[in-house]
Amino acid sequence: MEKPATRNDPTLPAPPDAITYDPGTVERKWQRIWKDRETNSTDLQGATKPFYALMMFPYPSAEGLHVGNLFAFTGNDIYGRFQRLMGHNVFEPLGYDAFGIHSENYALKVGKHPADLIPQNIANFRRQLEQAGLMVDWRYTLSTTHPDYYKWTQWIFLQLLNRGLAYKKQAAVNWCPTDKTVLANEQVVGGVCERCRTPVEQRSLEQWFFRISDYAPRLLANLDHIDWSESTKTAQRNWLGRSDGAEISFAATGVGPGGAYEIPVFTTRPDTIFGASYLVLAPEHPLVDSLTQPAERKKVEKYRERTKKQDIVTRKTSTDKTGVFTGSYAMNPATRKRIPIWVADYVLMEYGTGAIMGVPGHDARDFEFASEFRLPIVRVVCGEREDAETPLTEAYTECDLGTMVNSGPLDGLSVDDAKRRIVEILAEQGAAKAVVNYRLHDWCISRQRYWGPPIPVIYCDSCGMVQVPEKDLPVVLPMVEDFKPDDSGVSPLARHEEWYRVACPECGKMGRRETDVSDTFLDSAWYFLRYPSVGHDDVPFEKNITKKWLPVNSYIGGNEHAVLHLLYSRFITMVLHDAGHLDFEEPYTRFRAHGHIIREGAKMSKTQGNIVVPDEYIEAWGADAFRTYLMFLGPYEQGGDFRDQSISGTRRFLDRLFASAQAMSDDGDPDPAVMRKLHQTIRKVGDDIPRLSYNTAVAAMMEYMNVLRKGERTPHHDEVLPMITLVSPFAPHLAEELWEQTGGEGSVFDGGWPAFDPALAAEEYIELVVQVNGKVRAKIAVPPDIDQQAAVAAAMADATVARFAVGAPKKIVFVSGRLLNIVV
RNA sequence: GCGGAAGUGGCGGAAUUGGUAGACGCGCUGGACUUAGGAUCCAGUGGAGCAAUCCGUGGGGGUUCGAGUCCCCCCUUUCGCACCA
Repeated sequence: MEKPATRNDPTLPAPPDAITYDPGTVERKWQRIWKDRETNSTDLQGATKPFYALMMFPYPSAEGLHVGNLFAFTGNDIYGRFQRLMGHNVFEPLGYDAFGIHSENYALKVGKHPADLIPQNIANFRRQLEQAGLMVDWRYTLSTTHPDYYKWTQWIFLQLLNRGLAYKKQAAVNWCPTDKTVLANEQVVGGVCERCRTPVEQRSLEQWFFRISDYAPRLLANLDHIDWSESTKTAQRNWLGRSDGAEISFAATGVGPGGAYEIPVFTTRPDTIFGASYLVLAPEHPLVDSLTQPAERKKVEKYRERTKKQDIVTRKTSTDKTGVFTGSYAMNPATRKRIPIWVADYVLMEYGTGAIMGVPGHDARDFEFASEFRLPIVRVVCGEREDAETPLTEAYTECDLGTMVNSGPLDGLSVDDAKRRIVEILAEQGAAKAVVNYRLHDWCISRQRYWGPPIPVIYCDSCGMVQVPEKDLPVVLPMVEDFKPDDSGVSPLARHEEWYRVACPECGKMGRRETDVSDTFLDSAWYFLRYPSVGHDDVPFEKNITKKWLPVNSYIGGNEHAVLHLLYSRFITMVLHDAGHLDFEEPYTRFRAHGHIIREGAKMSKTQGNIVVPDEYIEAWGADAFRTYLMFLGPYEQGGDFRDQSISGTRRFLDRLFASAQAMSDDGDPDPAVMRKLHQTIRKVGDDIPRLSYNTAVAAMMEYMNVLRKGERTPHHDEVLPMITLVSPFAPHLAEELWEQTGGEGSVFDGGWPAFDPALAAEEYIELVVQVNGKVRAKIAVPPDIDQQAAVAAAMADATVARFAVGAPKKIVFVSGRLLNIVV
């Protein structure tokens, strides 16, 4: 494999010496002018055609802006600038997602305070972002760490609390022993902490949760009518994990007083109930004690202890089946037979009812379990090639062609019919009902860390848990030097009595603040609501402004947020809608996921030393060439491969445009052939940008420049001027410079998109492809509206065609304006 | 294992609905200009063949006048999810 170039590699292409313009000078000039003239400021109140172009805000890392950030922002900026040229009032804000473990860990590592580091990082980011030439309205920037912002993050928490959507419970949580904090399920990847790769442990702590699972049906249903990337919708659907099935009650005899229990189980295959030969409870199931016979008690207790200690990695990744028999039995309501009740850790308490019916014949996991413990395996479904007696060597899980057997009243039915029928039958006895389950768990939002918004509640000995009144918000995160997390399971804030000791807002007695802070994902779940209302310090989002600017028209971001941020922000928006604060319930009308950039075929990483540092490329080639190259190197929604050598091509393209603008004259008339290509290009670029096909838009402009420069001729004004606007979303500085040079008023971005004239774009002659028996034999120049008869005549005049098309044609296929196929 | 996306020249990638495969760019080859060229400009560039022509979009079948595109089987890469009943 080719050795990836390092950033200090001497083979890094040097900028051309014989440049025709100096991007450094031009870009600095226009960045200054944009600031002076407030070119990028949007009149939020007065806008008549508002268009909100949102990009995912970055975490301001100490390393500075990553090329991935710039790829994302540039893609959004081009879209925003294009919408402005189409006559919209475009609002393109950008802020910083600066709270969270990432910042805090970095601060701990370098021995500084995050409150000191973040402003430095933000200043550096701002410098880099301005260099990149983004059309950002910096008057409306925000940082999630600013009390003016997180005051409202806390307010949102209270809205959920008021609506019963925030609750506290003792929970087995994912605990990262390195970061010393609780992680959301989403932050545990393959059993390890997504941040530091440490295996995650199970711990039982008091945690705050949001009832996002209550919203699962709506979160799922709405996906059908929002304009989002399909890949993102699919990821959300999978994450929500809807399962249609049934809850079936099994009557059991246990050991307690009375001794009779009902064990509800969830299954998506109620049709297989005649094959249910045992029940399994999760080790944490509340009925385990009551169902364990004295003789088995010791064994069961031991097993439960073991699974309790077991870390999530082992529990969730091991496929070895373990379990113990409780000594008790339940009755299968379909077969009326007695079946044993087991406890096993392959059944999870969090999903369904925490209990299952074991159908080893038709579930791979149950098959393994039954094989291990010699439980009966019964066939109740057979495919086309089996019958009721065919032995099972593995679980038969196919449904499509299955027919029921050994199933009493269900025999002969298809799987789907049997599913419905058995639920009807059992429902009559009150033993079953159809239910829908979701994989989505409630959102654990508390963090035992320092660098986040304190959760705004106070605990009082007399009044219990009391909300911090709205007038007392924000609960300001105190500036403390000692913020290192420890192993105690409580936040570092719990070590600062001077902060957490506070009078109860209800009774005035001394109480204690909640010392946990909230998840960073809560900060980012509503930031888009805040941007247009920055400056309105008395409300989270001002009513009229919000009505005018939201929901977001276009949101572009990474698909790594397909299930975290994008789901949480939808949830928070729905809650605020239900609480009457918003009149829409989906935050982003359109969302597109961009791809990711790799470098010379390999993932960029610090250890490999193949990180693309934007500053270096902007310095060497100019922001315009860099932007254009990023958009050209691959399809935007797929990402692409950054090749150092290739950037020279886009730079050459811009130089040539500059040179043509210097050379052009208004003598005589424009060349009709060039004008034809120009108008085809206007149409192509205008079609490509809205669908984010930036690479082909750039290619089309390059093609046009090749046509324009063909031959020794002086380009005409009319051939060059529209090109300045076409390129402007990609290369805004150069476009402004040329716009000014060629007598344009104000900003090129207020000059409108060039008008497309179909008459000028129409071809005088087209190249008709002539095939004989489906093979291309000639290409002939004909008028575009030629009819079949004339086309055949013209084709037969071609020597090659005549040579192959001998005899009477069997069939003629004529696609007007495109192709003629003579079949002989 | 389940789900998504994708396999096209030396390389990154084009090819809105089945209709010229390889646009555009990099690289490479030759030339011009030049003290010089890693600048700029011009020409060429999928493979084989002197040519006519033939072969070519991961592999194998199929549908069609015509398949990179549609259908079936297989292989590979990649990204999610993963004991979710």
